[in-house]
Amino acid sequence: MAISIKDVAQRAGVSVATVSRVFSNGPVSPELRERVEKAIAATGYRPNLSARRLRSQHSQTIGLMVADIRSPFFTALSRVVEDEAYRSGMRVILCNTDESTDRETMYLRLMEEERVTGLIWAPTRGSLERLADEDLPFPVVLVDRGGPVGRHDSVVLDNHQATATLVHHLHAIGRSRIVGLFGNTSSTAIDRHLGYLAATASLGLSSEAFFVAPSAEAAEREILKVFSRPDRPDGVIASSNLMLLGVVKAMRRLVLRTPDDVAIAGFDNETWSELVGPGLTVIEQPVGDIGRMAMTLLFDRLKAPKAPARKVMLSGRLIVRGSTAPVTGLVDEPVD
Amino acid sequence: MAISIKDVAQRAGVSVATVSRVFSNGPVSPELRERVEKAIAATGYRPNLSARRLRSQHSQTIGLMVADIRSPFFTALSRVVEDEAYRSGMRVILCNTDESTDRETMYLRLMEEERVTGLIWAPTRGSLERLADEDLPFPVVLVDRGGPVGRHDSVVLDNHQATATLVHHLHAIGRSRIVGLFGNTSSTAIDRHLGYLAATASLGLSSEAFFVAPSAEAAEREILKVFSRPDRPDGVIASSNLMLLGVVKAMRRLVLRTPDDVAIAGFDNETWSELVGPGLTVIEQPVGDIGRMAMTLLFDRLKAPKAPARKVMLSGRLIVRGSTAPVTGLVDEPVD
DNA sequence: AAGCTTCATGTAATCCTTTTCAATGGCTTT
DNA sequence: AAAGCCATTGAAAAGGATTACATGAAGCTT
Repeated sequence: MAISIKDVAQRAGVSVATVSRVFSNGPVSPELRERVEKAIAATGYRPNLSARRLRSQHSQTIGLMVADIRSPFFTALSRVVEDEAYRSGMRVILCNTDESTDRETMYLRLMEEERVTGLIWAPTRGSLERLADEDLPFPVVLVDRGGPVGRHDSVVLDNHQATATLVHHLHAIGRSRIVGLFGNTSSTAIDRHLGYLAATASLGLSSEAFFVAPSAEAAEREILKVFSRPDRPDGVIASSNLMLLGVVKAMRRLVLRTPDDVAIAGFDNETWSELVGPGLTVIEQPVGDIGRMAMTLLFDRLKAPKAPARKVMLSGRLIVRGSTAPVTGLVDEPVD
Repeated sequence: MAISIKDVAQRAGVSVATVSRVFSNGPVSPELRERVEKAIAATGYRPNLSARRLRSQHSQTIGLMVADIRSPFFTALSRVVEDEAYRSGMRVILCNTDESTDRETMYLRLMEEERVTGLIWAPTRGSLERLADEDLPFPVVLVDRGGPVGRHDSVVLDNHQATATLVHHLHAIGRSRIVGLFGNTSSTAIDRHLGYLAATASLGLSSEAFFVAPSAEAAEREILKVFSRPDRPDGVIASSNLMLLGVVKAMRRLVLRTPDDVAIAGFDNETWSELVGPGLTVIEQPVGDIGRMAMTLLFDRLKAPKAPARKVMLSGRLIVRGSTAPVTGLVDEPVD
């Protein structure tokens, strides 16, 4: 049997209430406080968090539900969320949904059973639709994938704007046949597609969009197919980091040069982005800000459960590198 | 007030014990079981995990403590561990220690308070030493960083062997001045250093090792310094993924060609490893196997707490790419 | 000096389950 | 038909903390 608060109380010659108050910085005389602290040190007592949570009805736990922690954006996000959470004395439960609504449903049930204080969630498109009507027994902040401002708070990149920026950039370096490659599971992809359409239209460019599973392999396969046609594009925009890698692989397979034959650009800046090929042009997402803002929205929501839902959009930053350098006959060095 | 097991019992016209038995597949007549299940569905009841844990004394929780989830090896590891855990009805608490022993100590205390079933841990060197004497109130499986087989189970790469493989490979393509770059916080780096020393010695090669913080920036700085000397190495082995990236960056800065001027190789295979420069030669760690083995060791330990500690070593796989292609005057295509 | 407030402390109820133990009722056995 | 057994079921204890409420002492006011 482990040491409980009773043992500490007995040893210090006080009631359990006093021991509890020492932990919660309640009113305790310096003398008793010291006796209790000695007893804690002597016994090696550690409070039982399950008991504490049960009685206090505060789980001090937040859920984080993403498609796959291995996706760089989510990796970075989880790190920020955990830092912020631990800083305010909360724990994080991480769930990988693999873009499956079934798993999302299962994990939502788990979140309920854990009585989480709140949930930070990048939902699939399917769940996002259902969320519009349904209420959950805990506050939710959507990240990365927001949809229209509904009943839940959300914080997302300005995807429309960001994608338009990429299109304009490719246009500025002289590309006119720019295709877009988008994921088929997230609302993010939809927003980026719309931005792509708007920008190509406003520039009077042709547009052609492809939707595939959000993986390097699927992207590579699709691009190989697209580029096997006679009328080759001269620019590609990929809607995620992994898909961008797929595009690069396809270019290698096709022995096409970047940026001379095809300029390519995408999303998310990573340590290795400047080292792949001639350096990859990307929109950098402010992951740190996104994560912190999500936590802020969540805490605000806890304070004011009835306040209207907020949708926060953050802007991305274009980082131009060799993969979209103007063609000069010479492969440029990467640019920061 | 949320719905509790009492409400369900009342609605189904049974005792709370019966409801509990329905959840734990205890002996309940089909008739009552159905009534209870109807009541559960009607009320939307979800068991309270804190209460369950408190009473049953099983937290069904395992801790995972790593330096930084953003480090690719740990990202992959965490994904495997979580999958395995959820599969057997457990949940995971993830902690980032940032290589700080203070944070490790803090999180260890948290693990105690959570009454974790077990801990999977990549400890810093400092903690590893302390672990040799100290016991913890829950079983621990060390991953990635094991030290000598002590009182705790561990599963690690055969780092000695793996590094020797890299040295022999560089030697085979004609390199003789091979320097090693190692992290200064983990035992892994020590093992790799020893493998490096043994291999260079057995081949009659000179050896020179550098120890830096395990980051791309520190690695880049150190390499710039090393290569500013007159007698330039012709091969570099980096002890981690991030450090390998630092080496690549340094090469770019120095305008040295890979592999013509300097051959480079390192650890961990990632999606982008084949796309950086001419493709990076690496030792691929069997992350999946490592994670699953860690879980197996943990579950075995729970069944047999007194059994002697086990140290499992898994072998890495050499993946040769352009960064160590034999010099032919031509930059090779990446090879799988 | 009586009465009131304030503060530290203890007692006991409470949070929600699981689990032990006793009771019930239907069968089988002799 | 009495005894014994098995399978279900319910009542109540237990798990370890927090917290509402009661208590008592000390300090202050008038």
